[in-house]
Amino acid sequence: MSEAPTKRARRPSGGRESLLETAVGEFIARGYDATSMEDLSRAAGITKSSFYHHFTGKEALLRAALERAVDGLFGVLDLPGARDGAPAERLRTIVREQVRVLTTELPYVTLLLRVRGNTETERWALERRRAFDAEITGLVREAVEAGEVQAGIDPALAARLLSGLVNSIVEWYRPGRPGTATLPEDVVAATFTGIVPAP
Amino acid sequence: MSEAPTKRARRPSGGRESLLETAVGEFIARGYDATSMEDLSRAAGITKSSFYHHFTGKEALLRAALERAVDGLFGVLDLPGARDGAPAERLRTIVREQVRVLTTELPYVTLLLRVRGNTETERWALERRRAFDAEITGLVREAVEAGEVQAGIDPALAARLLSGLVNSIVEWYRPGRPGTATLPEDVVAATFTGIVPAP
DNA sequence: GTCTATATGGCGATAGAC
DNA sequence: GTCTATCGCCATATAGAC
Repeated sequence: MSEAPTKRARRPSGGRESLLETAVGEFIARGYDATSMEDLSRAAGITKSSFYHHFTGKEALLRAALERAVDGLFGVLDLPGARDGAPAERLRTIVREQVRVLTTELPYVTLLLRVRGNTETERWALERRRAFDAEITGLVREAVEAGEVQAGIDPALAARLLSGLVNSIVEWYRPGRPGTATLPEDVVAATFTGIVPAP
Repeated sequence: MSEAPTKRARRPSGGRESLLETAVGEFIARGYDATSMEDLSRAAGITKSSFYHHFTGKEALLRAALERAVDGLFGVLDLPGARDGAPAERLRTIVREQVRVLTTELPYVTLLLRVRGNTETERWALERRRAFDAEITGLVREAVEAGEVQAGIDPALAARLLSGLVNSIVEWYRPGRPGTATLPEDVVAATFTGIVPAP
């Protein structure tokens, strides 16, 4: 190499990806609005100004994080097992894979599920969530109409309760926790046969 | 009356209770941290200063709201049907009545479920929530040990999924919605026989 | 019980040196 | 790519008149 070495940076932050990861962790711990750029900088070990060198602002960080979560969720709907086959079976696949995405992309999905709609970015995220939920509702309805599941309760209500149950996992799941491997199938079981089924 | 009429207030705010109700609505719409005292004042139709005459500050408002939610939830555990009888039957009662409290005290419980733990008040609320959840977990465990429900999944996991399903109702329920009357029993059914049970 | 006016501090964001 | 220094704004909260 004929180039002279560039001046050594004082505290390398590890690039955009690493900063995003740190920021998302702070957003989750304190809430997006309650987290200041000062908080983020301190957690990343650099100054506010340096942080602004990597992201144009606080909302850009949120946007990047939410896009990752949305991509993960919609990726589930594109899986073969989610597109082909009987409605009830597709539903099984989606629930199982949604749990998997939720645990592997935990911080990003957690952030997505807490968005309130204060900014354009947040409203975009809410719209994407609604679109995802609408897919689930449609699928539950199909399963009921095909007679594959009992029509005891309204399909729209069933879809809401299902999403609520699955999404609530972000409130307590932590990586490496015992039972992680069986969690997706346990959630499928709870969905189709009950959380505390009679013997 | 011999007293002279007091000077007419320019814009009567309707007292503490009414202001609290307004504030909680704003907190839910925008999030607690994103809501300013200016926002609250505007929504109530008075100035910031006037608001401070009724509540010592923003956190006092939060405290009052969270206390109401916590009182409602723990009131469920004190009901006769929640204290006496077989574990599975007590669980049924609690789920049904928790749904009822959740819908009647909707804004207050919604706020409780969104608390992050940034202030002393919020940490107190989180501690109360944990105590409530511990009661549910214990009850599920009793029901499993008594053989009243299937021991397919871990009781602790079942309790978490159950709480998640029930609590998620605040995300979509609105007063007067069709199906309100049957909601508590529908949730009980979903809990014990599945959200989308096989025929 | 309401108001106007203001104190005080932290916020997101930028300028410019190294 | 990092830093120090600072801008302009809006936040919570208070003082004191009516």
